[in-house]
Amino acid sequence: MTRPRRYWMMKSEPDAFSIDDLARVGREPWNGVRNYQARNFMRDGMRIGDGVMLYHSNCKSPGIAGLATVASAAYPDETQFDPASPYHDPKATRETPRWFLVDVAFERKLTRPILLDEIRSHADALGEGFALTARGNRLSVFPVTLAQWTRLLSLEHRETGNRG
DNA sequence: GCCAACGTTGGC
DNA sequence: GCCAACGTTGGC
Repeated sequence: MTRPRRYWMMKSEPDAFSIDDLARVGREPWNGVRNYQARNFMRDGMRIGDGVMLYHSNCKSPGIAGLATVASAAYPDETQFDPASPYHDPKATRETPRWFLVDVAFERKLTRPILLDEIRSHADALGEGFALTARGNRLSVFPVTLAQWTRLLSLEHRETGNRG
């Protein structure tokens, strides 16, 4: 059975892994997510072909940098089993893995980043529940509605000093 | 580097 | 199950 395409936001620190890195490698296992809610979105919510906005966080100009697609079903994050990895989880076993990920495939870099400032200025249109601009939000993976996806992308080709 | 916000852990 | 301590996130 198929279901309609869904849309997601995934954050990454560009110093660690940026849209340019994804462009270079083409496809990447989205490892290192160690938050249960984010894990559940990947494990239970995502399907191959879903749309992904890649958001650059914890950097000089935070914002949406590019688009990707979900390229695999969820499977255990290998780094949880690796004692040498910073993502190692001593409580995870191969029999009962704790952390799951999906592969993410590069689609395109935006012609310009959609900056957090702009996203905030459109908070009304995006809705109060929009996780990215919700107060104190730290989730690194969360759903985006089709309406939010469309509105966000419409900002790509708009003047930054906008007038509504 | 600061610090507010938040999730997780662990003692009880 | 409570909650204080702690670690992390992420904008600034």
